[in-house]
Amino acid sequence: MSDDQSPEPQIFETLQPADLASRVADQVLRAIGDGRLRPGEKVADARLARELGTSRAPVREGLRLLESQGLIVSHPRRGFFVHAYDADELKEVYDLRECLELHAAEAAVARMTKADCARLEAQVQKLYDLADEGQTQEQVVQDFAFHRMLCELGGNSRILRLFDQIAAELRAGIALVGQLYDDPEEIARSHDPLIKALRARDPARLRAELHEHLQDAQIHVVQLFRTGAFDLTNLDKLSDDQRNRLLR
Amino acid sequence: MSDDQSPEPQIFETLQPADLASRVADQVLRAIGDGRLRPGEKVADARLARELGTSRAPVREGLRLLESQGLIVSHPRRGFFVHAYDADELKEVYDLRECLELHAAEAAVARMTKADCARLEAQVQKLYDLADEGQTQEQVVQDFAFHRMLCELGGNSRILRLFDQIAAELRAGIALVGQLYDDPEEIARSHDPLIKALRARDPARLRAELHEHLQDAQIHVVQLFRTGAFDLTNLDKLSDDQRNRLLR
DNA sequence: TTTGCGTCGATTGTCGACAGTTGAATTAAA
DNA sequence: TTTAATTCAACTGTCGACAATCGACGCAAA
Repeated sequence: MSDDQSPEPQIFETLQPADLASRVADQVLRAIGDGRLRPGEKVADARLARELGTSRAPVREGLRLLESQGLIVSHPRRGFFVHAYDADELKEVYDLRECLELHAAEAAVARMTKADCARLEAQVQKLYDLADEGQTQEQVVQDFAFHRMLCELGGNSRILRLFDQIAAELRAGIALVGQLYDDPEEIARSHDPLIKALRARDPARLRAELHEHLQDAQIHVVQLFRTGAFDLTNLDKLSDDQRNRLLR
Repeated sequence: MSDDQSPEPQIFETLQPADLASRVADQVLRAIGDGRLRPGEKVADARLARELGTSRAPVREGLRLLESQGLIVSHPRRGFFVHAYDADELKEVYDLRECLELHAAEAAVARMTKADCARLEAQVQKLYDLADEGQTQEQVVQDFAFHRMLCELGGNSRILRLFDQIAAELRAGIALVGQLYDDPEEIARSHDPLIKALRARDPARLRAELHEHLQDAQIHVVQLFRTGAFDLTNLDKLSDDQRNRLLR
């Protein structure tokens, strides 16, 4: 029994023999994330296969991967579609996100090192800098990154994965309206109470502050959504060429 | 604009034009749930297709559906496998479950009606009855059902769906060792504090009690797992009747 | 006995094909 | 002008096929 020796250090990373299916999923994810594919839009596997230069089988498998994540919906005999939220659903997703993030953050307080805390502070500083520079689009990205760090420090990889999934879903809508936030500096500032609670290593306080922080975001976004900024489902309100770009 | 009248009552359920892929996913899910497919076991799509009498395409699509839920793992060029937990991962899943359930339960306290509360109490009574009758297997099922009711009353369908997914994952291991619990009545009894907190409609108290309740379960299960009761990959180590009870 | 190298059957990833549907355009009827 | 049939191209779900790959086996060399 000489096989539980030292866990020999890895020299090379295991290289990823990525199959087409997951690469397709990746592409579609990206397309949804940056708005090339809009909520509710049809994703014809045949067409996608043509564009990607593959056969339909791996495309369909890739879409199935996204389907059980909720990003893609399939109506049998009708095809695949980018999932389109209504306001209630959006609220549920935000609620879920909050649930996960509060839990992770609480754990993070207990686990993080001084260095971790400093990284979080630096990230918030970045939000201020981007606000100064007027880079609102990038600020949204870095805002997400801050919250992702929190989840990561929580130490539950499963929760982190879910957060990433949700982030991808929300990005589909949010990134598009990055410029709709009126006051980027206010965004940055709203992270200060979180930092304070983190510094104090006070889980209950962090929980409370984060709850408020996320609640604000949810209300803001859901409200925007309700005003129709997001509502891509009733296309009649759009101009013709807008509609045409949306549907195929 | 006469089209937002009363939301005409549905008479027939929309019948499901189930495609093969999702039916395959269903079958595999069930097979994992009741132990016909064991953690770590290979799921060859060709073989599965042969058994189900279909071609490989829908089988592979179905497996992809389960893959992003974490139930199935695919190693490119090597095939699909039923995901096998190690103890750490199991702990993460339990942690996630707790996170979701605490959140849902808190919301449930605020939303539930008297009747809902009564249903929950009845469900716990069922646990007592099953303990008396020695129906430990069924007790595990009804135990899950109780916790699912909580999640359902929370009102977030997204969270409920996640709970169901996790339940399916855990059932793969847990249901099998139902009879390994030493004291079924103790199981039933452990739900009493929850009922009390629910009756009192005290979210904080419910949260605390539920936390403890789930923590106990987690510790119990993870411990069992560590002793090897779950490690179905090396069944050889178990006695014959243990094995038989496990694999039905 | 261990280590390394072909061989070979089984399995995987991907492809192209085909029948059955769908939804949009088109035509005919009211 | 509205409503109902008809037509048709495009797409979907599923299938069988094929080359590439894997891993188990056996055999030879150390």
